[in-house]
Amino acid sequence: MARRLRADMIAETRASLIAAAREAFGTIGYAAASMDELTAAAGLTRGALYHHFGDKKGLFAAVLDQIDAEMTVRLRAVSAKEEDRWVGFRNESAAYLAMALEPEIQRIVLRDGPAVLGDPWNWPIQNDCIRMMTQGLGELVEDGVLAPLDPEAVARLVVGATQHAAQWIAHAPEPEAALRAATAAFDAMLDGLLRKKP
Amino acid sequence: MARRLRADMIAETRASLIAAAREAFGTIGYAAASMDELTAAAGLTRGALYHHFGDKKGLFAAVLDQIDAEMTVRLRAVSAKEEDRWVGFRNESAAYLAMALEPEIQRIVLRDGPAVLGDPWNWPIQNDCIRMMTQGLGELVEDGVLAPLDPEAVARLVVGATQHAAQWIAHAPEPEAALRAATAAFDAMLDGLLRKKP
DNA sequence: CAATTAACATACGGTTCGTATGTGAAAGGA
DNA sequence: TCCTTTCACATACGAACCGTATGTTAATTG
Repeated sequence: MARRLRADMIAETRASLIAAAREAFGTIGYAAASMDELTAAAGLTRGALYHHFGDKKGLFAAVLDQIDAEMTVRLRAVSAKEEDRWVGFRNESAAYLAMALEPEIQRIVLRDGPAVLGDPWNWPIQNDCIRMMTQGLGELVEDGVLAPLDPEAVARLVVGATQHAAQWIAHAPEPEAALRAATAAFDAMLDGLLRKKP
Repeated sequence: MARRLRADMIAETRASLIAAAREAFGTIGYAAASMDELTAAAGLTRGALYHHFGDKKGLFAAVLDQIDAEMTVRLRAVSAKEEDRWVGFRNESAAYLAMALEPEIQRIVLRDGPAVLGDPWNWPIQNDCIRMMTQGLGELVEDGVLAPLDPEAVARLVVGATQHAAQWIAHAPEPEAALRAATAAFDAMLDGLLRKKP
């Protein structure tokens, strides 16, 4: 019992720090976030931070890990709901685009992430999403729905196009119009992947 | 005469600072680059830096501006060489991919740029390339080669896919195989943009 | 030739990060 | 129950870096 309490306290402090960091990183950004203010907002000091996460980048990685896990869950829910794999893939891409429009994800995952943690293209994190998409694409290729292309290459291109388009949309003078235009163009590009062109 | 000499000296110091900064930013990155070491490497002090560029971000912006201008020139050379607009666009995209594979461009333009300067999607810089591509795509739509899509949306998607794929390729275990796979998938996606599917 | 401007150097303060050390409470055995 | 050990976290300290404020020297202008 007491053992559980001890472990719970630790988990709670970790969660508090991650929550405070997520708030700060998601709003003012990584560079402008002060560790003193961060920890004070969580009712702690920098000692707890360096004990649990090693350094500022370690805390950032923990935040990014949490966000990525949430994204994976959300994407999985979208693709699991659909029977047709091709439709499921399209829904998944649309969901990815919608998530990439969220300010917190833009700032932490898309903008600061690569600069702070280095090449995100070999993190275990961030690859959850891509691995899932790659797997789905591989099945579509095997089923003959898609042309015989490398699934991971397609996934990378789709994710890149989606991320970039999302940031354009978010900062466009008329976001709704930009979203419609991007979606139309995106659908056209996806059609190019099909084995039999409609 | 003396007036020319004076102006030349100023231009030379600016160029020295930009060159030293470009070297540092392109290798160790923006965050790890010390202004003291930067300016010392150029045979100057931080005083010159803050006089000419205001702050660290100002210097970074100057470096990025220089790189972007070079990229624009290189892209223009590629697209001007080709008569057929659709082929020209494909060559342009391939050239963009090739440039995005260069370490200096990856680090400064793709990785640190957005984190330091904020949303690059409204810089005058970086939009030189996109505006050029948008213009070419608009002509292709008018000519009926492409489906009636928003040219800028297509450009954003293409650039995003290219940038992301380039970073994947650069860090893949077998870059050459990844490049082939990405190129094949990219070509397929571009085919989806055509009015009459082949 | 004198006065002014401006390009750069020097000096300083404030902030922030990471580490090294200290402390108090929980965990586990006798 | 009590003592010892461990560890989660706080406190204290040093170093680096950025930006500004001030000084200096050389070129420009009337």
